[in-house]
Amino acid sequence: MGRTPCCDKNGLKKGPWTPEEDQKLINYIQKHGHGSWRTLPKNAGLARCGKSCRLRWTNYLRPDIKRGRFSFEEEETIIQLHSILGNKWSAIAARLPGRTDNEIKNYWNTHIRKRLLRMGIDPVTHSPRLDLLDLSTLLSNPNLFNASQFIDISRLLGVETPMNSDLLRFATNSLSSQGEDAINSSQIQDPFQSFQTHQIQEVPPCTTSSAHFFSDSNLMQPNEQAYNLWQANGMPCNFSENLVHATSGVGYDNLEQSVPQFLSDNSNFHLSSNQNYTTVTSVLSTPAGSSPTTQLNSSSTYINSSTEDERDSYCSELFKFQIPDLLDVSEFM
DNA sequence: AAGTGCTTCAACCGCCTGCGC
DNA sequence: GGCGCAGGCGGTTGAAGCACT
Repeated sequence: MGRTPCCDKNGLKKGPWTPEEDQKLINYIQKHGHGSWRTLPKNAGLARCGKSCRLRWTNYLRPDIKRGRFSFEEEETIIQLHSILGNKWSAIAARLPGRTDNEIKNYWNTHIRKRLLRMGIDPVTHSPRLDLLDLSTLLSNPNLFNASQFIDISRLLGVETPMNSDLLRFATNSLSSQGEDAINSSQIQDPFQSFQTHQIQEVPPCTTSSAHFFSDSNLMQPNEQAYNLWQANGMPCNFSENLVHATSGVGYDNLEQSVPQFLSDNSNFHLSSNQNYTTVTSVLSTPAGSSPTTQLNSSSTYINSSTEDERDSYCSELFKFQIPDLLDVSEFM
């Protein structure tokens, strides 16, 4: 049996607050503090329930509330925090001085969410959803396709990460454009520049999803410290647990066979919650001098590299992107 | 000018959690 | 441990304003 609403009593007013009611509430709290919200309305001479008073105060009348349009930095922060925290609006609001959870929630639902959808980014998972992508947006803004691929890199690596700050900048710049012209690339640092020389073939959407990254263990080195920090914070980072150590002595054919074998043998293989997108992804070593790597099992992202150096360079870049700008998430855990 | 549809956001609702008894 | 209360949270609603025809 549900509890009786606190304001479910005759004579208690609902609906929009009048300036007189606001003034009564402000005067009372400035004089006495809010104390018990349940007893406050009576003491303040208001025909409202305590909940309504608390909401009005915390969301509107509080003196430290910031009004007006959200800044670029605030939008960036909201997107980044949302990618970690989801719809924990109060936790997000705690990182944005002067903004209330209600305001952030409204702003997300009315602005950011819609624009992410137009960009083909799932606002829940922060991963690309090509089925959501508005074609006209894509055509007027070709960089967005690269953006989708870039976000996918994190997904493909099997990590539910916040987006890289460059991407966030890219995304929020797009958001700020209000759907007008294509992004002016001269104003935005292109986070995909390092990928431009490599070929990445997009994988058609599929019904199941998972993502993993295989490479030489030494490619872990550049970000080991960051990786350890992520592990310490309890963030998902599954790729290392399932890493295939493909040494340079392993031949192309052997590698090709080892991946499906590994996948079928490993019951702990990561399955992300991301529906309708890429399945298994692998980036495998190619011994020096061998043919270009088009090494992967079915429904994978194909990455070609003609030399070992090129492949290692590419993989190193992937790992750089795998660890996003670190954010202290421990306080939310 | 009137009608219609869309967007925004303040406010409400119901559920959950923590705490005291 | 069970109960009731208060506060807090996230989802949802609906009135007001705006844009378009």
